[in-house]
Amino acid sequence: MRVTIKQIASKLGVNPSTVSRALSGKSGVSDQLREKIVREALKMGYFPDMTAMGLRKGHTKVIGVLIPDISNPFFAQAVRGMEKIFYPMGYQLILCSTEENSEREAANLRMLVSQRVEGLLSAPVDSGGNAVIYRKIHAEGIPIVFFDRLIPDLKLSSVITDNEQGIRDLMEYLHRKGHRKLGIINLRGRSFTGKVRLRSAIETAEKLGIEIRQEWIKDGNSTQSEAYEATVQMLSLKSKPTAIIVNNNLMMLGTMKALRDLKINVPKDVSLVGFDDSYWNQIFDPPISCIAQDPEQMGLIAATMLLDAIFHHAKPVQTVLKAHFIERESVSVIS
Amino acid sequence: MRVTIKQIASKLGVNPSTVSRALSGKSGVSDQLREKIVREALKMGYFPDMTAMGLRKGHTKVIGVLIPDISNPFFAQAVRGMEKIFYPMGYQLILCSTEENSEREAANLRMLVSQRVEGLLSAPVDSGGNAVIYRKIHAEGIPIVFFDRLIPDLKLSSVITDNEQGIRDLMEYLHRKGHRKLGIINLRGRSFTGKVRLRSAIETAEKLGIEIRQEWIKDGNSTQSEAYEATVQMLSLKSKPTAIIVNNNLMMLGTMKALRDLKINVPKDVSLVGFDDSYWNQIFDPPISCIAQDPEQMGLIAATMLLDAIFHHAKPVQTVLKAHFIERESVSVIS
DNA sequence: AGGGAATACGCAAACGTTTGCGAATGCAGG
DNA sequence: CCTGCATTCGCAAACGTTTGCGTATTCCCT
Repeated sequence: MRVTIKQIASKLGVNPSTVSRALSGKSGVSDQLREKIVREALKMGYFPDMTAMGLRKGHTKVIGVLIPDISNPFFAQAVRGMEKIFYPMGYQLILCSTEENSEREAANLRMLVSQRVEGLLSAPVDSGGNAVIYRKIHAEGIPIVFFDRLIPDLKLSSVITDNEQGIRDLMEYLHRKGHRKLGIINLRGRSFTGKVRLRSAIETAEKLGIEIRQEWIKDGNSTQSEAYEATVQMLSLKSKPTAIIVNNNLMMLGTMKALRDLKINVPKDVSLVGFDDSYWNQIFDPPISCIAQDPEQMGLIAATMLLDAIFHHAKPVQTVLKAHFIERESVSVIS
Repeated sequence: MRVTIKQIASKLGVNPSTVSRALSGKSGVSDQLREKIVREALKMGYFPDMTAMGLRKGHTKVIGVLIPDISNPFFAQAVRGMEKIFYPMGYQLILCSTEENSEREAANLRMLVSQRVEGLLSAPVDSGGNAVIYRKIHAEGIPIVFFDRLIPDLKLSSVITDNEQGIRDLMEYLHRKGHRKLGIINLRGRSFTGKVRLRSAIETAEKLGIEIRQEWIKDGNSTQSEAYEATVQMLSLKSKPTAIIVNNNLMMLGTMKALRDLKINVPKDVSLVGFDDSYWNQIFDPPISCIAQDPEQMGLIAATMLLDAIFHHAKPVQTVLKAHFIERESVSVIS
């Protein structure tokens, strides 16, 4: 059925080992014979068998990638950055979408080590949950790089954006514009980014003298619909904040839709800023001021770090990326 | 280093074959011994080696997925649909982003068969280019399902949307609203969808008596920037169309941005419709009328078909999905 | 021409599984 | 008690590669 090295060898009357050496460019075979072998392999339509190679050599040329949600452009673009690094190196990416589900993440992890991945790129769903599995995998000698999110307990490699700084920039901007009452639409659950951004906001509010009432803090999963609900609830309160910060790109869609349906004008009736700058922020009416991350760059860096760990057994490194603020037209001035 | 079946066997003083049978739930091992083996495997932290299994058994539990651009939510959502089918079955997805590049597609294909994928899900970049490779892979016994795009020469399985009908719905709607001069922003190159949608538009224009001047047909790759340029060019002509149809979701972003920068009001100055309904169409101001596809559903169906081909050696099937028109507020009435 | 080194190739084991087959044991029926 | 069958387990080969080692051939140098 499938053409193997043995078949090529017997067809040419040589030993499989010679064919292997010829095809893999190793020395120890005459140029003349090598050429004949290569030609025959081409003619017979030989495809090397990576599973056999992996078994024998111990590396599979496969990298495992774990993301919470592939339909979120943020993660999709991160994967794109990884592809940019790994494709030229002949590596393949096994992509697993954990759907923000810890057990599913665990199952995926087990599968990936079963597939003998050479390394792992992961945005863990939970900032604590699967620590034991990650630790065990790392102990097995499989390098791991976290991106966007991490598990604080584990001192593994990671590349994340400076969430604290991002939130601070956002809030200082709002403060300068005169806003003192802030609402937050946040990512629910125990995800790293959700927790860190909320905590930073509360701390910064303290420092700047901005009020964040408990009822102004709403959360939801990373979808339009729950953000829509959260926004409606927040803006149906008797006393409302003057500005809202939306901590997730997809949730911004739901918030925008809610504001439109409620006929609430941005920025006249309420000001709006977001964390993360996906495709749509700049096209909205009005364009949304926000903290921009560069997910592709993040993926690229994570991939580079992983390669370093695979090839040079580099020690774990924690990288923090600067986020930069983009001013658009979604914030009003309060005097 | 890595714990194997042999290690478990020697630790328990039994034969590897017995361990294998015990762990894989095969009969021929006493309940008592089986339990002891399972417990020991758990304790030692055994992970089955899929590469070895694949080598011996001939199937790897891995599916290859080829998409032109992962950062396009359309394809990302399609992959999500596939995940929904394959995850419960214990299959892993190797994802390759071809970046609309034929040679890269070919390289990825070779890699995937080297990885011994059990099946292939592909949205080919070119409606002709790599036909020979696909044919060869299919001849090797690896089932293939095309989605979103296909290669007409190959009578393989496929699931696409009814592009002709979609374009027709769009144009009949515009025609009813009184529009007789139409511009088109199209996907450049030899991609299936780009070609089919353009051809359908021209044919339909003929039938309905709608004018599409050559200079009103602009194209670009699937990005904001080129669509921006195309839009600017089209609308700087002395005689402009009254309506524009944008045949790609990402290009819609560029067109919207251009229209805003040019201070051209939609739908007062020009009407706008799109093919495909990504996150943003309904949030724009005004919300964009368009033909909606369901990429997740498409991926789901493609995956199901592939499973059918893998398990039941199903014959190739061509599936065509209906697209449905969503009326919003981006088209004016011309009397 | 003879000696030594370099080159070219074959042999066989190994990677971690699975599986057909055979052997040993247990048990029931006659 | 013996036969026959079912159960439980071990043995070894196989999947497609790679690679250390051994051997035969060639080549160069003196």
